[in-house]
Amino acid sequence: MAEPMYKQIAEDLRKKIETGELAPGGQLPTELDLRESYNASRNTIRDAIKRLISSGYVETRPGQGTFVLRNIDPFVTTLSRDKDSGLGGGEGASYLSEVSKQHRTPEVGPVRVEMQLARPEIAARLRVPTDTQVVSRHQERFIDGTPWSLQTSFYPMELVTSGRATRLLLAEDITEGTATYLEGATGRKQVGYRDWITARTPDENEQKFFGLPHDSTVFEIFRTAFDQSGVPTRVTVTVFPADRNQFIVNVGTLPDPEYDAR
Amino acid sequence: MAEPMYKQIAEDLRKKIETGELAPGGQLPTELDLRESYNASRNTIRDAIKRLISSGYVETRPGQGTFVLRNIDPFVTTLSRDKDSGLGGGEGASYLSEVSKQHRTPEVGPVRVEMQLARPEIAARLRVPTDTQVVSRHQERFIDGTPWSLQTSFYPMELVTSGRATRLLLAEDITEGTATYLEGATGRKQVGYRDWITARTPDENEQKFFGLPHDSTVFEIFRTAFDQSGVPTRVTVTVFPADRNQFIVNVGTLPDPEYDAR
DNA sequence: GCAAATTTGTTCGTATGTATT
DNA sequence: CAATACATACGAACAAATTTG
Repeated sequence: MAEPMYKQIAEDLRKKIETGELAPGGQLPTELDLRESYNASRNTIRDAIKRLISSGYVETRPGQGTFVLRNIDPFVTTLSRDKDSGLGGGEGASYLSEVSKQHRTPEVGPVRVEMQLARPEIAARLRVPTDTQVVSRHQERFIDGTPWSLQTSFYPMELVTSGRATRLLLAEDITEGTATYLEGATGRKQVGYRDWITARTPDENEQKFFGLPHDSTVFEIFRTAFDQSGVPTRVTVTVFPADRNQFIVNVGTLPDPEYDAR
Repeated sequence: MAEPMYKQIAEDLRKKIETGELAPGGQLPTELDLRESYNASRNTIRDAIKRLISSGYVETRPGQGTFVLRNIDPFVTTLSRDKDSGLGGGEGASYLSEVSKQHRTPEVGPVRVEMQLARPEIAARLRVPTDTQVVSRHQERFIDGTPWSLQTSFYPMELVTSGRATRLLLAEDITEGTATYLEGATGRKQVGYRDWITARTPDENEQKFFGLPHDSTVFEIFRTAFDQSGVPTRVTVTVFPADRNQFIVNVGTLPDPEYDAR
């Protein structure tokens, strides 16, 4: 026996899921049933199920059972457009209309405004010293009622201390978009941005908000926006669960943005 | 006790790793030692270590012990440039020079050329029927000796059956870049591309090649390149382990591409 | 609304196998 | 070959969450 028993059992169950013998949303036999089917101990069955969980096939609900995960229809965020250089996809203001275009229902939570000390990742991108005070605007975002992303934008404090962009301090949406608002209020026009895409495991807050297991994966995207002088005006950090989000980057001249096969 | 013991032990060990009390590359006490330190059974200790493994903090080596993972210096791939619309980052030909720019040593394996039946994901992007024959060019790529990515490009068969781009069939590098070669050989100029970014768990091949645990994460990026008529000339699928790869997308006008803080 | 039954979660003990030194 | 350390597997008991009667 090359492969240990728990891997064989996991593989067998995986096949039954792939072939549809165990349908999405359906329930697996209980641990005690599987224990008899496979002639193994309950712990071995549990090891097999743990494998299926971390591979993203099933979930267990205490007191209920083990269930095949439904295939989530992923949401696709476009990080770059070719036409409108300037503002891009996935951001606060454009979020609502962009999601609607994909025939899905977006919602956003209230904006939470805080003064914070910039941690190194943020400070370096905003080109301010670490632990400088910055304005933080945080928002939860949902699609069709499902938690979809967490977004936090950081702005240099001088934007508000100078008295020019004080609406950043109000805990309310800036419906025309912060890029547009900042251009009118400060004359600093957003002419470009750079996205830095990473993946990591979710922290405790993110696990709770998204309902993710501790060993799942989230995308973390740092967007640094620059004004016409090449000075960063803003850093936006957005966290997306990897199981329900995908991204598109368009470069050069392209045919119409058909959302074709996945 | 709200939290179960194995989570508390994992959390305690995690803190010791975060504070540097357990240094990167260093060895944890053996399971039997930890069993005494924490007054728990060996199974409970193992549950705690499993948590640390799936959170990416440690690895176990049978017969040796449990070790704190060294922080990998991630490689950053730029998916879009503002200047040169056309060819972009992370691709076959430009790979070697691009990696060298980051003061790291790139290597590539031999090109493996195959005729394949296009699976649906590929066929839809190339706009050919599923199971149509396509040319597949596959290559392994390394940085500083570490397996870094697996890349497979798919080309419509007509490019070679028409006798115009027969070098695609040769199992050798096309040093000037396939985009340049195809333009000369067929007159089809690459004027843009679209990247589709997803994350998933690695398959068995990928686990073996990259040395990844079965529950880790890889990025999978589908790049569809288009010619001046808006027709796809190529689909390139690249798989990157998420623990050692990050991506940048540039949009609009930007200051010099300083590779600043992470 | 409560008690019982069901199902998964945690913890222990033990034995044996496999990889490395 | 022996010692060490992790991997697999079994059995058992009790806890916690949920559903059922």
